[in-house]
Amino acid sequence: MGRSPCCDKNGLKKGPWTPEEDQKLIDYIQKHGYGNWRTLPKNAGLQRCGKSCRLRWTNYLRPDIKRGRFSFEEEETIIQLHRIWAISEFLVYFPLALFYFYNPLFSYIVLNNIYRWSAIAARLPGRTDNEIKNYWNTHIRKRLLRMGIDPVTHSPRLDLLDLSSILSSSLYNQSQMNISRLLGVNSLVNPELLRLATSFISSQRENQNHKFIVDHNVEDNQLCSSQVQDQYQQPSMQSNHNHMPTQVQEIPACSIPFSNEAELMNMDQFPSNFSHLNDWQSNAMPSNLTENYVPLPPNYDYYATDHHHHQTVKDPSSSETSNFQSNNSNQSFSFASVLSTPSSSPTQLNSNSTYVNNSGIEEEPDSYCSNILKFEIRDILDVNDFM
DNA sequence: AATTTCCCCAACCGCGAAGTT
DNA sequence: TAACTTCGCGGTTGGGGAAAT
Repeated sequence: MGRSPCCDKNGLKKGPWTPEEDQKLIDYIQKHGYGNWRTLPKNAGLQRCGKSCRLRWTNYLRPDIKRGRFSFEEEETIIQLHRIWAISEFLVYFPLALFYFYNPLFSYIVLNNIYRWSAIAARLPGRTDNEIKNYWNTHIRKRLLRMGIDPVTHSPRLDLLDLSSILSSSLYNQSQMNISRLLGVNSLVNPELLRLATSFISSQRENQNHKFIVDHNVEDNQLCSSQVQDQYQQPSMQSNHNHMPTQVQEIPACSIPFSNEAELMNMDQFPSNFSHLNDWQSNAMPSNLTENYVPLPPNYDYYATDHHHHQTVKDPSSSETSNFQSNNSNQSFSFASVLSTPSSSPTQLNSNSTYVNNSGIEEEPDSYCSNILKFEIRDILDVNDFM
């Protein structure tokens, strides 16, 4: 079906915002709240697309935006969360990528890597997904590459390995393929993390593999296709996460025979609830989180106006006025919240650590090198619950 | 001091999901 | 159920400042 442009482009201004425009937007949102971005610019007297207004607000004018460089803990959080996603994506796609390396499927895998910046941003109070994405692409990504780590998979870079031998050996004897050993994943990734990532293979496959299988007519290919399709064309009831344990074993030809396969595939060991998330939180995240943590006052001196006027903004989506500085109770660091809540879920971060890189040399100030290989996740965490 | 190159990040774009009629 | 709207997300771009020459 057709899709109308978000706004009439004629006569609408693009490019950098002027202070006057910003003030108009701020004034309007203070009075009327945000929402209905399509009509907002007209009502606010702005010659801007509603989308542009929304982006300007969410990425720059919002009163709870934190500015300045990322702290060590913020960077740690970004890398850790990104790695969780990367590994899970890797575990989902790599077995099939081996079979379809020269197939459009591989392009799909590469092009459709989803980093869920917004989910990461939800864990970093005052940071926007755009800011985190930029920071990743301009700083962290480069550093990982320098370290010989693929920033997409967080595993050793494939182009630095003998990929041809990997492929040939894998195709020669699929049943004996041990991907984790070939890529050294086991040595690089905490086994708990591997287990964790593996646990949401099933739910990921339903949502994503099914899509690309359909899109790329994988039925033309012989390897694995029958098993894969049988699985992915199951009724949508399989989206119920409770069904995941059996699905992993449904595609034997494509399964990953990890050295600890039995453990990896035993999804039952993951609890179905989050009653222990606080326990996990205390291990995986900075320890000084508090239930009543209140984000820092908004660093909003953009026009040196009274902060008082910028802190309370009506959120039309809520029946009552929301306050960006409201207490956030029950802020367990759950993946459910990571994935599903664009709203800020403040996590207080340590700021007293000093980074020393692998060589023992203090890193450049803006270049915290994460201890990315030491991230620990307790097995009480079930990633499926936040999908 | 002038010019070129590099880098960062605010903003834009297209897409898809969800909601509405 | 289809058509359409709205919103939010991730990828990409390009202007401008910093650094290098």
